Amino acid sequence: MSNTYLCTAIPYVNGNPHIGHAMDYLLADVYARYCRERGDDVRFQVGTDEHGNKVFSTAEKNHIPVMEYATENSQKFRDFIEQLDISYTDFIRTTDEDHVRRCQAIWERLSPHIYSADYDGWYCEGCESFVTQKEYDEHSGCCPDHQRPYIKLTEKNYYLRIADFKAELRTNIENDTLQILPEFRKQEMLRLLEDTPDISISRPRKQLSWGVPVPGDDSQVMYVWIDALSNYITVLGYPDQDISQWWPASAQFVGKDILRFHAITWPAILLGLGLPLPRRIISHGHVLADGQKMSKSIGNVVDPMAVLARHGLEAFRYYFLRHIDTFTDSDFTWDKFDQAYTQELANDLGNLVQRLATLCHKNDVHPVAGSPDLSDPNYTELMTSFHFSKAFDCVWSKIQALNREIDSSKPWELAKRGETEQAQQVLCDLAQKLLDVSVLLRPFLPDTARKIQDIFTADDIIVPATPLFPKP
RNA sequence: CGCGGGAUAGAGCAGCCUGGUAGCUCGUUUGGCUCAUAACCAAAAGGUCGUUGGUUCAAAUCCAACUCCCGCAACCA
Repeated sequence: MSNTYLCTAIPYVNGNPHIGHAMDYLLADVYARYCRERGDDVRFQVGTDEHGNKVFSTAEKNHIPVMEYATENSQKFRDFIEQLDISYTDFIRTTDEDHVRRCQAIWERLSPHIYSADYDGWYCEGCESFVTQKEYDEHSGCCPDHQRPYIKLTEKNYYLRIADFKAELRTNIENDTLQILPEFRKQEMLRLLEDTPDISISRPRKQLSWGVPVPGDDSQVMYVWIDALSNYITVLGYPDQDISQWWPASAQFVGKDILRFHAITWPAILLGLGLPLPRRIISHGHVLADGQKMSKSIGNVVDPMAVLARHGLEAFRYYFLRHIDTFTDSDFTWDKFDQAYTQELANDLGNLVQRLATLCHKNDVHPVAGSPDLSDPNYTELMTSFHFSKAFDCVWSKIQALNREIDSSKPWELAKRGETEQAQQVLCDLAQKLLDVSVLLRPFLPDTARKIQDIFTADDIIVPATPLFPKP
């Protein structure tokens, strides 16, 4: 029995749960369930990132105490995770007292690699934020929102000296001590690493009040990096407790948009702390809406709640785990979703369960639940290399093969000819195979797998009154 | 010259690294079956593999140039 620790990115709570968040959770959940199936002890972290100006100002705008607002929104994510039946074990909030205290301890441990410097740039007093030189040029030196010129402002920031870790980090990524999946992202990160400057990790308190105070400097508050990224270890108790039983994480699951922070900033922090790097980071693609990037301005954002409501959780998990490729961008459309439900879940699997249950029932078959055969090398290879959508394909081809096998063995003909024992033997065999498949299905569709087990391991096989995936 | 991905049947994709009869899913057409959610099974039709040139006995596959899409860079996961 081995320990497996899995991490997901913690979403910023100034917004509602998005379909992209669901991808983090689903991928981690599949792997968590697979590892448990295999006998591992699994710890599985999720959580919310709650500090920062956006949360603060939204709360103010709505006249809600900021902590109350953060709690309310954090709860939305927690509910979302529950709705997806994610088998997490730890939920962390960056506003947790323990996290804040541990974060400060981490900062202190990193102090040999931290220095302060002045940051100067163009600043809009209306927005209360800096703009890039490019934005400055585009707007001809004048803020379009506030109609006032940008001013040159200098402020003190603390910086993390990334340069201290570049060489070691490059080696670790190159030799897969820190494995970045998929491979093409690894190459991307190696190139990016070369150009990464030192990172600003604090803001003056007057700029950013809602955050973790920098220890030893009341005028400064931590910017997102150390605060948010360190959650992966503070949730385990670092540095108060020995985390070596769980750390390094077996896998961290992130969207491609935040891979750079997890592949460069986060490992730099770990190296600074003298901690091992996560074994691997899995970067998944984005879900596109009909081939286009989802965007609030285009107005094509697909609400995960609406998807859940359409055909239920199992269909949700099915689509996003099988038809959204684990590593690259893939498309979601309502048509494709409906089609997947009808033709694959209902016709392939639902109907298979229904017809086989009926045949078993009519022929008085009592399958013996033997030990399932999990030794499919293809499936194992795909699961352990994190090609979940392909592993799911592999499971599905077994389901389709069972439908073919029923057709070719024609148990109903055997029954008609009075060859009862023959029919029972064939059906018993088929039912056993379906039970085997259902075990492989568990990480993906836990509820469906359980239903199949319940039906075919019962003393008397009863045909379900409503099929597994009823058609509208 | 910023970095990267892609262009293959009506749609969505695999094959390309390690050249040698072009494959999968859906859709379409036809047939079979009747255990099942009008579900299931089988077969057929359908492609000059983005363009042009090169290497080779042989190129979707290797090389060069070009055209067109898309992502990242730029706090919408």
